[in-house]
Parts: sequence; structure tokens; C-alpha cells
Amino acid sequence: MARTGRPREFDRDKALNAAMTLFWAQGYEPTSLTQLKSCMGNISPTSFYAAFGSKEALFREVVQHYLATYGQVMSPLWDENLIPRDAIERTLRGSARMQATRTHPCGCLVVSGASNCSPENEAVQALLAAERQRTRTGIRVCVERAIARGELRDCATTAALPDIFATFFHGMTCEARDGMTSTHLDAAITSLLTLWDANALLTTP
Amino acid sequence: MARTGRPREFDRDKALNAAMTLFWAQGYEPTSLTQLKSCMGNISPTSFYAAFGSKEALFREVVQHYLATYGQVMSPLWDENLIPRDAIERTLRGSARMQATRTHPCGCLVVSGASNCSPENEAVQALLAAERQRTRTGIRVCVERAIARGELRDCATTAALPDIFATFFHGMTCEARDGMTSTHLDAAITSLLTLWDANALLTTP
DNA sequence: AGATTTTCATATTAAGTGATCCAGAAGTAA
DNA sequence: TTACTTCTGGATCACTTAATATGAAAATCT
Repeated sequence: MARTGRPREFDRDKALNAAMTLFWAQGYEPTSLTQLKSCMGNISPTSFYAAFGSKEALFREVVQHYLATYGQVMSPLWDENLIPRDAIERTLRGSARMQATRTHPCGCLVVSGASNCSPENEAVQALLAAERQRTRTGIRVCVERAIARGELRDCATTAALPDIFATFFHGMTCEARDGMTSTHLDAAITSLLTLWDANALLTTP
Repeated sequence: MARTGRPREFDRDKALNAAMTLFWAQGYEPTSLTQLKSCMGNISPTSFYAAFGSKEALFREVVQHYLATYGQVMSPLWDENLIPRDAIERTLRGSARMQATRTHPCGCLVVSGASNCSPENEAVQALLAAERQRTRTGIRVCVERAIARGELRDCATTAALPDIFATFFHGMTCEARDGMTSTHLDAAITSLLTLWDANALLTTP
């Protein structure tokens, strides 16, 4: 990108990662420019704005970076090569493990990154809301695919499965942040999936 | 309380309710004193501090008020006269209906009231975290009581039930705020409870 | 009445907010 | 070298934050 001129003295990727950690832990609004600049390597305001544009632009970049890395635990949802049940199980277990890992802030950035917002930052809130909606759609598509493939009965219980999984999925953020371990979440997922199996249809091998 | 002196010109209860609505919608930190004073009836800073002490003191009072009113949807959890399954079902359905009602902000204040916090407001965050822990305990006690009463099998699946219900319960806040209707939540609860029934023991009538 | 108590409106505080300006430093390109 | 581009540090911007100070207004109590 910058082929000429004075080279940047700080590592942009490291700074982005540090910002992600801070936003992840505190959320968008409570995180101040002062905190950000500090954790990004004591960079100056000028350097900050030259490199990232604004606080909101940085947050949007952080979200993209999060989705491309930690957020990939949800990629099974969109993998049509996987059996639907497998896709959902992998997503839930992968998210549980990721969200409860203590090497970074707990919970999911998309769920808790901008949950408290004043009216002037509605756009930031909407950004994450849209991403959550995408997840719900992915879950629903998986369940519908399972029904279409004859792996799941088409009944009232299975019709509610997408909402159950989505609610449980988003609830994990609260639990992980409150200290629930990956082991506990995993056990809960195991039990929750018996709800799927109780409505599964036998497929001839 | 105030028997003598100039009487207060604004309605303290109405002001508290208005503050609750604002905190409920935006969360603790993004809600400014200016917004609060405005929605509480354009009261002056002096009146505000005389009546409520500080922003944090007001929030604590708001939480108590919330627990004493809207938060009562969880009271079945502590009602030992109820059959455990009934206690949990009433709590879930009552919360779902309350959280999705549009006459006030969606979701649960205890879950979303201080989810984004800077370090200096950890105490506020801890206040709500403690309340959520109380809920988890209530759910767990219900399940354990059901097992002790012989209404639920004592197995791995039922051991995970408290965590499932708690995670789902806290997840409802995210769903309700994102627009999920009471009807959808209710249907999800119905299906989720089949997980209980699948592990229920027959009680001789 | 007059003393006391409490609330009110206005102005103001110090600190923090996100964001910009400017002069100089440190590179590349001719 | 000289011209050009980009980054850095520090000062500063206008604005908002939560919280106070001051003095007058409005009630009760003696």
C-alpha cells in the first residue's frame, strides 16, 4: 500500500488485534480513544486516525477481523458438505470452546460488542445485529435441509429447533462471560442435541 | 420521609420509572445525566442529586425496582408450592412474554443493563452478575428438587438441564432485543420442555 | 410572625470525549 | 541533492461527562 513516504513505526496488525481484544472485553462505547491508543502501542492520535480513520471505522475493521478469525467457528453452518446435524454440533461446540477460552475475552464479540449503545451509535449496533441475523438464517437453513433430506421429522418440535439453537447459541455469551466453563457448555450441548435425535428419522445405510 | 421544607415538584416514582426505561433501553454507561434528567421531567441537576444521590445510586435503585416489578416473572423459581417443572415453565414463559412486550424496552435489564462497561464501573457489572447467578441457582434447585421428588431421572442429560435452561433463559434477551416475538419464544419453550418430559419419570396419581 | 428545612434554577467545575492542526522527522523517487 | 510523500509528537479543538456551588423560592414548625 504505502510504497513511498516515511514508513509506519507500529505494527498495524498487532494494533488491530489489541484493539479487538479491548473492544471484545469492554464493548464499543465504553472503550475510549485513550485506551485504544494506549493498548495499540502508545500511538499518537495522528497515527491512529491516519491508519484507521475513526473509532467507528476501526471497530468495523475489528469486526471483520473477528469474523475472519475467531468467528470462523461458525463456518460449519455454511458448509453444505456437512450433514446438517454435524454442522450445528460443530458450530455449537466450536463456539463454546472458543467463547470460554481465557486467552482472550469471553463470550462472542458479535453478541456483546455493542449491546449498550446510545442513539447516536445505532449504526454500530445494527452492524452486529445484522451479523446475528445471518447466524440465525444459517441455523434455520441447516434444520430445513435436514428435514428436506429426511433426516429430521417435520413437526412442531423441529419447527422450533432453529429458535432454540439460536437462543441457546446467543445465550452462551452471557454464560461464558459469567464464568461458565467450556466443559459445562459442552455437556449442555450434548444434552440439547438429544432434542434433535429424539426427532430424527432413521436413514437406511 | 420529608415532613418539612419545600415539597418536591416532580413525582419521584414516575422519575424512577422513566430512568428505568432509559437504562433498560441503553444500558448503564451510554445513558447520560442529561438524558436522564430530561426523561425524568426536566429536573435540575440539584434536584437529581438531592433525590437520587448519583448516577450509580439511581441505577441500583432502578435495578431493585425492576426486580420488584418486571423481574417478578422469575418468582415461580422460588415458589416451593409449585411442581418444579411448572416453576421453570412459568418462569420461562413469563419472561418470554415480558421480554418481548413492546410497551417497554425488550430483553432483560439484568442481562443487558451493564453488559458493556469500562473498568471503573465493574461494581455495576458485578451487581447484575450476582443477580444472574441467583437465577442460575434457582433453576438448578428446581431441577434438583424434581430429581429428589422422583419426577426426573438422575442421569447425564438431566444433570445438564440447569445449564441448558440458564443459557436459553439468558439468550432470550438477545433474541427479544433483535425482534423475536413472544409467540416464537413460546414455541421454542414448548419444544425445549420436551427435553424435560423425555427424562421425566411417571408419578403414580 | 419568624425560624427552619428542603427544593429549585442557574452557573460553573474539572476531567474526559472524539477528532484536528501543525511543524518536523524519515523515508522514497527524480 | 532536491522534490515529494507519509508518519510522528504535541498542542489543541469544541463538546460532553458527572458532579457542585450559590442564592432565592416554597413549604412546615414553633
